[in-house]
Amino acid sequence: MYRPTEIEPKWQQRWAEAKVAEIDVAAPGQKLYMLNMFPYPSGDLHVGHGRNYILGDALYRYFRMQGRAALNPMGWDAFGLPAENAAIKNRTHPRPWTLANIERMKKQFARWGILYDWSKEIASCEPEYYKWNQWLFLQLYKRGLAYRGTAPVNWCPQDQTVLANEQVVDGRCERCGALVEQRELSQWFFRITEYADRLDAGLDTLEHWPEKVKLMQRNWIGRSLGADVDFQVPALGGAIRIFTTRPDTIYGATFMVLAPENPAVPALIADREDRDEIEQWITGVRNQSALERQEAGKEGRFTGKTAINPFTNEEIPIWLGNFVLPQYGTGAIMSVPAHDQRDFEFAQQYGLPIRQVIKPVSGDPPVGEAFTIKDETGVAVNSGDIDGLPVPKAIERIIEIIEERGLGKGTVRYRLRDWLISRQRYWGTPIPMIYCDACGLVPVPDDQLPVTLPLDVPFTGREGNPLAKHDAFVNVPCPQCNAAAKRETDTMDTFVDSSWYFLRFVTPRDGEKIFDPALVDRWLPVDQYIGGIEHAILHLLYARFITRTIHDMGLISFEEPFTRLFNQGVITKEGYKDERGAWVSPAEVQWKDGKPYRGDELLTAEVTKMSKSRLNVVPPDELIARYGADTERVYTLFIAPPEKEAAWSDEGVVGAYRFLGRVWNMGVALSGGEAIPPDRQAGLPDLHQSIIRKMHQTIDAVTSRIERFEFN
RNA sequence: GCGAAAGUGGCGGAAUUGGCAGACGCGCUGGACUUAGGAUCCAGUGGCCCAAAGCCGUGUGGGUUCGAGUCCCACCUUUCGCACCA
Repeated sequence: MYRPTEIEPKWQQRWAEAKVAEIDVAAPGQKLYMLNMFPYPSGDLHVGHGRNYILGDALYRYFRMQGRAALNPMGWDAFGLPAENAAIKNRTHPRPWTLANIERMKKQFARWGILYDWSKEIASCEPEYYKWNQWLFLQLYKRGLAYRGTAPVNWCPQDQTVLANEQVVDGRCERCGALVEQRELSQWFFRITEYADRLDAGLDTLEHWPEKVKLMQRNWIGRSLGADVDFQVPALGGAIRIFTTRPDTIYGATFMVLAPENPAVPALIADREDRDEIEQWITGVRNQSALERQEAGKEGRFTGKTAINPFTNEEIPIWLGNFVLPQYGTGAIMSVPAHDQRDFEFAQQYGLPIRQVIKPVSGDPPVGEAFTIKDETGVAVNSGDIDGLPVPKAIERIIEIIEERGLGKGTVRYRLRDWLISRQRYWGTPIPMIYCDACGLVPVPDDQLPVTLPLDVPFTGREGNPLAKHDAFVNVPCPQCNAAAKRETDTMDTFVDSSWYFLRFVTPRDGEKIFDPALVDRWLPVDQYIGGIEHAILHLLYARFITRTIHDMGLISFEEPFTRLFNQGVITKEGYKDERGAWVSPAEVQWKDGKPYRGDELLTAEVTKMSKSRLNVVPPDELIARYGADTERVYTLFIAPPEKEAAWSDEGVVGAYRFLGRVWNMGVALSGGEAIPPDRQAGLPDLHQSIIRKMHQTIDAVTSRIERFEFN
């Protein structure tokens, strides 16, 4: 009889006592580094989380069976908002809540039978770890890659903090769903835009990354080739510079549009009679969220001024438009309404001229709308020197002319913006800077690191960062002049913590330096990284960026941290929503006529990602107590191809248990054991020979298949 | 709107290079064992047909091929990503 609940604890205990997964990184041998994305210690893990770790463990054990020792560490992404919110709710402190969760989750990993090298464990909330966040920040500051700047930033009114662009989804806070506001604030940034070209080019070297992730990063970086062109503005006695990806259409530029935020605007409208009205309109647009701004449709105001199109020499009107983004390009565009949908809508709205300058090679252009042709199927018309050239050639030629005539130059622009890393929250790494009235911004000297997060802080949930009210933390002498000064009270985005942790795992206890460069160069890059697709942009882009900055400090020789990336699919399960759209616990659901009800209220069933908030999680504990961890592991590996989404089924779990029971019985039978009743044992020896031969053949076939198609 | 991926039994899903469609598991049906079992074992299970023979069958419609789930064209549906980025 197969009794996993007796077998498994015995072996799990032996693995733990023998520390089977611990390795000496200094010992000679072939290196292999496997890594699962380290989790946020939120408390209980469910079977959906389990897939990530079970897949990683299956691969790790596969390598072990081939005799390859792998570095396979685990740690905790332990700073962050949920701990702080839990502390406010429970009137406690984020630290004990976090540490208790870590203990709980470690036990769950052990019970899953997952082997990690716990001697390498790190937790980002410990000073011995976040000290190096601060050191890294100061290194970036010295190199001009960390800076304090004023910019329109995303403010989440619910979480009372600013957010990175990457953390805003559909105009809402990625975490809490509140509508994000634009605020002009002075904040700390990392200059990731400095690395935009290298981050984009590096994607081509990542042969073993999913195409989907590379594409998402490429779109996020948003590399565009085009040209900067100066348009003279007589009223200003100077020029306004525009950026365009289609300089070949410049003969069709019949007006110019500036973002309301463009710095040239005040001078342009200074003498206007309707200046007050325009300024009011500008203020209105600026106060809108990105979402509201877009939903408002195309709106604009005429400045009353004109610019000279340098190719047609016509005077074209300069407008302000709510659809021109201040942060992209130069915050000014030349409008070609014949060939750009947005420009076309604007021209229609305000009765501005439309001039066709591209002709399809075959067929007629559509009437009553803009049409865009980017390839050889279009040729330039009404375009002077470039008439008759196919579009790609026309772009090349017109850039040459622009440069010859000193009107501007061919340029590359990126959509990517600098990474906003300050957060007005407590449970994070303190930013190691000091404000001195005399000396200005002063970095904390390296020998005073870490700037320790004070623990004697009350959590009331009232407005503001509790750190700012902690006098002993805030009031410090200036490291340069010793006068009374104040500490920065912002903390770092937790994505800073996770942007280099994979380097720390090699030498996690080093108190002298961030890591041992020789050993890191030997073990990194990570050979196999496993985690969810939700980090396709955020974590993976930041990690690639920070790795490059550390490379440029001369500490490591590689630029890409993860050679091979795998995104496991999510586990889904049915969840139930009431009429207001709130999730209902399955315990409250009653079934009538095959439909889910809560009392008389009809509920809607929906198969969605397994998560605590949707109340559709399956905790592993009970399942393991009944069927064993191997049952969950086999079922999880068997449910669907690992990269695909998979629906959890409680019946399917029983099937995996039966399957393992049959394997067990076969093993016992082959060893002449007790699983076969005595009255059926006649003739067994002969049967054994044929079964054993057949099994060896089958095992060989299955093993080679698994190696070739499943693991490799 | 732009980009990407995917549509195969009652269900999850196999089918590696164009070569027996539906592996394996769940569920279901029948049987064995005999009531300690959400147990175990055996057989069956795409549809039409009492059965056999046969015919039909991988979202829809065309095409290439001796041969198509797989390749080509058009369309439909779903999911995901980006979204005023000039």
